[in-house]
Amino acid sequence: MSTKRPGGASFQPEVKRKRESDEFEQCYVPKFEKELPATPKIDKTGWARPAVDKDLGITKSIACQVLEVETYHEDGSATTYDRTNVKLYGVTKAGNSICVIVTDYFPHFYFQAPQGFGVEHIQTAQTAICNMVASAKRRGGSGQNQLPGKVVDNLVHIELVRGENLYYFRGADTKVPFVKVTGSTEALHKARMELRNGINLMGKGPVNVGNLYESNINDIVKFMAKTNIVGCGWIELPAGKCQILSNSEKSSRCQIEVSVNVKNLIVHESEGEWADIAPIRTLSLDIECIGRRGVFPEAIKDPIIQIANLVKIEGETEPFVRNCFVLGTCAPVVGSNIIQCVNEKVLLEKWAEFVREVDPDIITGYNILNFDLPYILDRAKVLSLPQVSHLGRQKDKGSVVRDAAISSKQMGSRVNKSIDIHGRIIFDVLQVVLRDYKLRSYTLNSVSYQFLSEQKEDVEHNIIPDLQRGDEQTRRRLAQYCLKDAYLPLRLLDKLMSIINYIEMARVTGFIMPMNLYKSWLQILSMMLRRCKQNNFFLPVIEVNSGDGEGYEGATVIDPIRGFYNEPIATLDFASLYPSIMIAHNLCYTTLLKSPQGVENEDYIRTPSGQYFATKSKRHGLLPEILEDLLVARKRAKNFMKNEKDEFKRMVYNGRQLALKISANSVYGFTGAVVGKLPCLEISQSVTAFGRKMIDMTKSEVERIYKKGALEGKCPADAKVIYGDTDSVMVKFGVENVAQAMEIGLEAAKEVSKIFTPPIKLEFEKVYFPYLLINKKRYAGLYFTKPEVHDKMDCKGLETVRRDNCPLVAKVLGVCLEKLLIERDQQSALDFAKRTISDLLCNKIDISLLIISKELTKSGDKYQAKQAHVELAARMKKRDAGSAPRLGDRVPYVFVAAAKNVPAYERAEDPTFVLQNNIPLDTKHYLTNQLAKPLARIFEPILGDRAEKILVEGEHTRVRTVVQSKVGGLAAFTKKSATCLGCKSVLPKMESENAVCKHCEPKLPEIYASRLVTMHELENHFGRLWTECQNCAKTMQDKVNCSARDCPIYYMREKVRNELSETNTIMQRFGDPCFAPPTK
DNA sequence: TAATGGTAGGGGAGGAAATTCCTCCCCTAC
DNA sequence: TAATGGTAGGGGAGGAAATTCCTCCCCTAC
Repeated sequence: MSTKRPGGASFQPEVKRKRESDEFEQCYVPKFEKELPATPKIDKTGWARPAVDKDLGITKSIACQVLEVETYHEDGSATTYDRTNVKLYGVTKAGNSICVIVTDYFPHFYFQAPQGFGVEHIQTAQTAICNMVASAKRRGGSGQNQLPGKVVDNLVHIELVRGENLYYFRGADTKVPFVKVTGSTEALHKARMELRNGINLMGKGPVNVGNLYESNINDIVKFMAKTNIVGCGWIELPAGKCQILSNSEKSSRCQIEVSVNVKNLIVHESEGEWADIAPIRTLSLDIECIGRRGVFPEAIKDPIIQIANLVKIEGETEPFVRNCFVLGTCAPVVGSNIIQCVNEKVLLEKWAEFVREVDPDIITGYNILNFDLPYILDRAKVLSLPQVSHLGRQKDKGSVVRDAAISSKQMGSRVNKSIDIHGRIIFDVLQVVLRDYKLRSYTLNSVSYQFLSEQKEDVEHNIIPDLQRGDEQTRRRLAQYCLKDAYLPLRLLDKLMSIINYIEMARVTGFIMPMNLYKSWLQILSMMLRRCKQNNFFLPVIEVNSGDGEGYEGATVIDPIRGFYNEPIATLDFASLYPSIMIAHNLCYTTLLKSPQGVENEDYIRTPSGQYFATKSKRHGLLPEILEDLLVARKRAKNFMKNEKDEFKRMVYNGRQLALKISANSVYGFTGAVVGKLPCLEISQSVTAFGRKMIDMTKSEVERIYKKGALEGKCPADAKVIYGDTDSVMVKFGVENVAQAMEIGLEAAKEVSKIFTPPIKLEFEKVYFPYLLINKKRYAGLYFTKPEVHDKMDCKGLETVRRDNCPLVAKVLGVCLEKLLIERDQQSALDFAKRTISDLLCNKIDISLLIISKELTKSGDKYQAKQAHVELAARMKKRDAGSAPRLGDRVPYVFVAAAKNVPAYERAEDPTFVLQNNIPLDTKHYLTNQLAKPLARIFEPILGDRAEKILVEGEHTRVRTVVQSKVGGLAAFTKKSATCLGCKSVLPKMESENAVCKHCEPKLPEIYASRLVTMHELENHFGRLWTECQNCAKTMQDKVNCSARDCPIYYMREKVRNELSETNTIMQRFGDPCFAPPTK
């Protein structure tokens, strides 16, 4: 390693020097007034949407797919009253954008009619509530001290309806009178507050109306359930029954704006013709900004220099608009339209005009939600360009950025931005990937590699200023990166089928494509509400009693009989366990009994956890109905999948059936969520209790029936359940081959299913052979679904599938398992493990394999215990706050060498920083703390207790390259003296410039030659890596600027570059031949 | 406060607590 | 500065080191 680098102290001043030059760099953005005109030339081909058919709405009905829904308040006047209106944004079949204003819809809530309340009291009650709300409104003091009488009289309306509280069964038909209160959202909110104090409903003094129903449900969900509109579904406005607004009347920028009475809306089921998808326009964008050196760009100071845009129509393969707005001159890019702008103001204004003209339905990109869009809007504010924030379809409303802290147990915590671009959906690919896939890294580069097997050139923000200040060619390169960064998100959406999958999900659950992907519970609520509407059940407002709530008991995990099974192990599973329990036992809010009434098993059942539910003959529960529908839909999707020949479409159906399964499973989660809208622990407890009982029964039943000699002697030994978790049991039948295991497995599934209530069904799914059972929730095995050949190697819970270790561990473990399970060669597995350990100790393992990453799950001060990734994130924040990991990000780190007893959290370091400063890694730590235990665990069933010893202390660990930290400790004070390149003896001070000592002088040519060979090898290696990177970046002439943190080649390239420059300094000690140092 | 599927469970790291080991010192036997 | 018998060995005190136990944290299985 380097002998020239004096160590830690040296790079500190360097950083400081950079900071001092900030002032200069910040000011220096080249000007282009001489080269470019004030208004850029723009080719607008293809921007506009198709022209609108003039007959629409007059003689032809208008059909459109609803993509976005928003509600807004409209103040009343002397002639009209307050209302909450709804706007639907969508696209017609012809590809026209449309805004539908739905009139005469009013949100509502209910309360149970008090004793003696009848039709005759409606007028009194209405007046009472209206007055109450009116005075609350006046108190609110929004300048509305004088409310027109028309407004006051119509603040709320009241009617009597019959219905029932969703919770509890009180008899077969117990619909009772409820008071339905409708009005604007604002009025309802005030009414709700006032009703708490009681009200003079019947003219006989204040009455307490008790619990309110549905007053806490999202307006949009309520509206859609009421009108039966589903997200991304089609609606039709009959000709003559809607009113087309002229351009001057329009409030929106949509091509068509139409107002329609809620009664005249026709809603279509998403089937047949109406299962289609309209020509939706998707805009993908990416911006580049010029930053100061070493600091992440900040919108307050650093200008935007480029915005790349691609526009695509859903269903088509290639974008029809590709352009890039650039600041300054820029050489043309083939296939793309470069728009050269004289300054940033022009760039932003022209870009905003472009967005309004292209009128996209969906805006996508990578991390646009938290970076690109807020940056643009912030810049617009800094430069005072109000027009730039008008990106949405509302003429009078600009877009505003807000911070939205979100947290859920499922997704973790995160601080996101929230942006309203009225009428357009922000569909950030990063958010989609974060939600749907568990990855080690979520950089665009790593995600593209994962799904598209394609890398991109990752330009560090440090290099951008140089490119911008160069000439039109360097700016062209920048434009190319920028375009690529806008293109990849589109490709990802295509590949992952995200848009189509989300559309399907919206159609299944009824809720619009979730703007906020975290709120998946709204989808279940939407399904519930719809079903309740049909049956006149009302959802009560549940008070959330936070915190101290006790949990409930979950599923059983059978104690595993650990070991390596070199025989087939059959697996029996319950299909959709929790949903089928709810269906089978009719578990629902509406069937829950407070106390048992009638005859057990006929009128009610008692669940193993001691709750009572009415039987199906008394009332069919809503949850079971919803679940049955979902399961039927899933079966259908699975059938499509089976019959589909096209590999890709099969994946879509697979995705759909998985989505349906997830929906079905989350119904159970919904009932167990105490901080939710509709918690019902009685249901969730009963479900898990049934589950526990069933898995116990399955275990004993299998072991009882399949004794030695059963099935006409087909069973060679007593069956033994060796493990099981929640809904599955692993059975050892003692048979010899997979086919036999399958035969008995199938038979057993059929036989044991008989003891359960349909649709609960035990299924035979797969055979593991061999099977390595390490612990609860941790096992591996070869997965057979057909007798001949295995489908795959299945690993559960092992380090190979976990993201909190380094890739080296996953890789070595994976290979060893393959050798053990597939090749069944223990020796070769052991040899491989030893070889890797030896490589690791000799420092031959690439740093990219040693990067560990963990998620920052809470904000820094909330951590009680010290954690490596948390401490590192704090340190990185001090270096450059802009690029440091934030809440919810994964923090990558490596362990660097340090003195003994330094805790791990002080040794964790940013891999890029390590590479740039050439800090040695602590390979021993990787061996003892990362590799040793996992390897020992898989070898232990085979080698016994000595496994760990063999691995960690064997002969292969003798040779190691000892590296010393050059950063801290004593190393800063020691000076390494030069050694002879031949015999490594220390050279006397005066000879330290020489290559060799006096002894070796005769051998000088020989030594020189061998060094030269090493150097050539390094040069060749570097050359190959360089070419690789050029291929990836698709530039043959230019310098590679890539610094992709997830790309192994980048790390290799940097490492070789370092080695090369070291070798080079050594070569210089030989004297005459001089090599130019490699350029960085 | 406000927010918003569930519980079970392995395993690593940090740190407190309990335990073991080592050294020093005092005292007594002889 | 002035000074005075020795060695072997038990056992307590103090403190370092190793070990155990508990909690926090992350991530996964279902």
